[in-house]
Amino acid sequence: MGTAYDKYAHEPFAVTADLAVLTLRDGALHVLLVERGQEPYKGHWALPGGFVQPDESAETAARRELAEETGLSDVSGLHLEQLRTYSEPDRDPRMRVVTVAFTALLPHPPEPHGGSDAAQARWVPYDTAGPLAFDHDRILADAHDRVGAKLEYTGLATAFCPPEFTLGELQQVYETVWGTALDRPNFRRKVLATAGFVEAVPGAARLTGGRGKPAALYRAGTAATLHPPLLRPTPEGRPA
Amino acid sequence: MGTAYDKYAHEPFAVTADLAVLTLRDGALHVLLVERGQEPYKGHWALPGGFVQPDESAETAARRELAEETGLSDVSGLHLEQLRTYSEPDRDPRMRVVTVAFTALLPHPPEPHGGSDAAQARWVPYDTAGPLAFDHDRILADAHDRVGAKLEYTGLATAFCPPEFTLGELQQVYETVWGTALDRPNFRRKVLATAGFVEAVPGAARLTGGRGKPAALYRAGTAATLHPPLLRPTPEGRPA
DNA sequence: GCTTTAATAGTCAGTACGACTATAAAGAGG
DNA sequence: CCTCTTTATAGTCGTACTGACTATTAAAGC
Repeated sequence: MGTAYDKYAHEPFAVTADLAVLTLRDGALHVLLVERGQEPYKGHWALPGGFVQPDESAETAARRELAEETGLSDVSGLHLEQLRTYSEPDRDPRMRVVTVAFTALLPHPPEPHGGSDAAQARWVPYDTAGPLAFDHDRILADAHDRVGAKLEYTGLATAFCPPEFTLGELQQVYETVWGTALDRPNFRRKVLATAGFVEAVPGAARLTGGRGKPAALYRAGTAATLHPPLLRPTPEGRPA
Repeated sequence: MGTAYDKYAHEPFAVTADLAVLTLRDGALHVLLVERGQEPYKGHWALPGGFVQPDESAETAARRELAEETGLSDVSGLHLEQLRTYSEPDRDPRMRVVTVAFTALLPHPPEPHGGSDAAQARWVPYDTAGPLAFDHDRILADAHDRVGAKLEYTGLATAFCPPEFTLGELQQVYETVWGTALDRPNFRRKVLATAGFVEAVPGAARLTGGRGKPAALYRAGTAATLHPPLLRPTPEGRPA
């Protein structure tokens, strides 16, 4: 709104909130998809989402959708972040729909459930997720890019982990999202050297159950950004 | 759009594109503001922007607005980037308006101009820019945060510079946006050590005119991200 | 010419990093 | 119960990067 704000008439738009809900299952990145029950794209898979209601912000609508689609009772602690808005005039064949896309990160994926509607919802490995309805392939790819980038300079990786986790689990998050293997001792050293990234759980609590030496437990730290950042190994045309 | 997409009726929204147009003038960060000519917030300053038209994406509308508001004939090479979308139900007292906010960076600020409408447009120092109409204070602050953060790990700073620039000018960008002084030899060393950030202009071209030793000229490089990044000195609770 | 100003070169010690090697503590299988 | 396998954790070493400096160069302004 500015000068032109008052100049042109405005056309009504429909506004939706779409979600790229990501999680780790069996060491692979998965995304929550729903099967569309109606035209257009009937029978195709799509990102969950829905219309923003008159009394809601897009964020509120996204959190409501997240609760509905995952079937989780408490969705308040989950990481939900606005990704970007997609507004190409022809992105929905029916009418003018602008969608505000969000990225949500889940620690434990709830089992596939019926969903709140007739359409079924399902966890799908990220690599086999396309092609999706509308421009959802692009939204999903953007979400993946964003998450991968934010792992470098924020503590976002802990959003994929339960409240208490081992450094091995944290490393798995990086390896899975980036698709690269990391050296374990070096990863450990960098994480512990970064102030505010993780903090040790006071009692000498240790997670056992698996094989090998039990690992120490950590909690997410309070730092918003990582200093120094945890850069991925040679992302693009990096020298050496 | 997903399951709930077809479940609820949708309410019509108005969609606008608002712009935080930033530039450097006299070593200070400035933002382009317009004075509102009508209610609500008549007489208040606001970010330029306007309704997205039926055949436009938000990006297209933003670029159109940018051309209109700055009066620049060629706005195609300028940096324009989606910031985020603001959709609180009560953010506009008249009706339900969702705005897609953009950040634009200008090298040479064009002089204040009449603007395309009755309202006047003006460059205002960032520090004295508030309070603005609607939620524009928040949008502007978010834009500043985003630009400051992106200076660290992208070559965005060159968007504030003319096609050919000196390292001194580039350093000014960092110092102005971050509000901190940087050591000149160290800045120079880091910039030149970062592959793809800047490239020297072939001919031993040098910019003179000011005082002191003439500086070598550089052009923006091709790297999308900076490796290693150019971190700001002690941004928050950084150890040491 | 001498001073001022800004660009550029170089130094040095502390830190971070990648690539390894080594040790410790658990479970699995005989 | 002993050994192998698995995973966590500790430590080493040489290179690269960083921040804090000092030094030199080349122009403009008295």
